[in-house]
Amino acid sequence: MAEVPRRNARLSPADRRALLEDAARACIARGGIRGFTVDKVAAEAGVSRGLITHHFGSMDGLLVAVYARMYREWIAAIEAPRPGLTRIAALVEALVSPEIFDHDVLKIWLTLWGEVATNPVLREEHRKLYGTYRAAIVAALAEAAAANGRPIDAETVAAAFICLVDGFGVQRSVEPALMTEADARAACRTFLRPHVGA
Amino acid sequence: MAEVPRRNARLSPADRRALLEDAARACIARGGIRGFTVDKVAAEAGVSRGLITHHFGSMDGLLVAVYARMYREWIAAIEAPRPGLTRIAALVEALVSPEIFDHDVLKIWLTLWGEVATNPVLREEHRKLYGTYRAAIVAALAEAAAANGRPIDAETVAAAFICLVDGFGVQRSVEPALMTEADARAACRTFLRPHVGA
DNA sequence: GGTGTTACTATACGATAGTTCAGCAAGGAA
DNA sequence: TTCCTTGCTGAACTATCGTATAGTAACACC
Repeated sequence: MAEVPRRNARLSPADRRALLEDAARACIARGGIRGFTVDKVAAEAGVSRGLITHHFGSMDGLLVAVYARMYREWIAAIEAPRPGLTRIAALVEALVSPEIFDHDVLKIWLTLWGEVATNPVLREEHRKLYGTYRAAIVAALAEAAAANGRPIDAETVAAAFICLVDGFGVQRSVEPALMTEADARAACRTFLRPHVGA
Repeated sequence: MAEVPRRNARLSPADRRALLEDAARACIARGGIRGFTVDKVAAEAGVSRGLITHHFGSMDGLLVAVYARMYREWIAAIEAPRPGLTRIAALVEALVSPEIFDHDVLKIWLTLWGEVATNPVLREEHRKLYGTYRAAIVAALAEAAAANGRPIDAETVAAAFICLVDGFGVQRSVEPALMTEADARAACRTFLRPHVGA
């Protein structure tokens, strides 16, 4: 009954990288940045410790990859067209969708932002991606305001709106029951109404 | 020229604890939660490693003490009366004051919230303190609305307002230049006007 | 001025961190 | 089948983690 340590099948680099990124996300969701260690991630992924360095060069490399992929998924979600909804309404729905407004996703997001404030490599990656995110929101706001004939400073409104949405994430990361999807949706609409009309 | 390792003078437990808490804050501001280690904090405070355990029992104990003190300072700041300002105006000024709207303070805050989402000991402490913070904001909002004869759901408005303010902190932690004191003040006022009047 | 309390130092300890690297083996190419 | 590339393993390595604890010395008290 000797347990034969069945070796992992060989995967393409892209597949293995995605698998390791998923494992890293699970570890961060479970234990924050202190849960992001070589041992934990390798165990979660079911691979040997050396494989992380092999694919990402270092743990920092993996962290950057996780951050970049999450951000890209985020932007894809808020830019996805939703039939029957205006662009601004679609934006709000995306932000409270199960894909984004998920407890684990937001915990990871909070953890990574904490690292961005400290880790120069991650901050550089952040700078590149944040502009895209912000631009998408500015565009949606400008379009909605124009449709309702309201002149607004879309940049300024977007900055405040992003803060509001970030705050949802912080609250929900810590105490999910106090910030439900319905709460967030209502708060978004109440915030936006004076600026871009009903 | 033998360097005599001059021993530290004895301090009262209260003084020494405060000194260690300050050192911990400096370390967290510099390196996030990964900067919060026995060696770094002891070196920053200029004391031996053992002293942390002696005064706080464990590193977790020190972290909770840091969190609790920051929260209490925070609440004291927003509850401090400011002559010539209404209570709600004083609240906004407190939130953008150098005492609270400081880059390092907000970096520490962001880091600690990330830990609260993960660390049960810290979360318990958070639960006790967050209620006080929220209540102070609800009271200020209700007072302002009543003064202007506007019926509002102060709880709901406070929840959204807290999110907005949290978002300022997140943004400023990561990119201080994109969220100045003036930006935050203006965003607060724009947010509050529809609810509690000019 | 002796005595007791305790703030404080310093070292030891086992656990765990991230990285390196020699070697194994899977699977496509010839 | 044989060879070769390379995905992958696993142990070794040094550094650093948090905690425990024995020993030292400063200060209050009688």
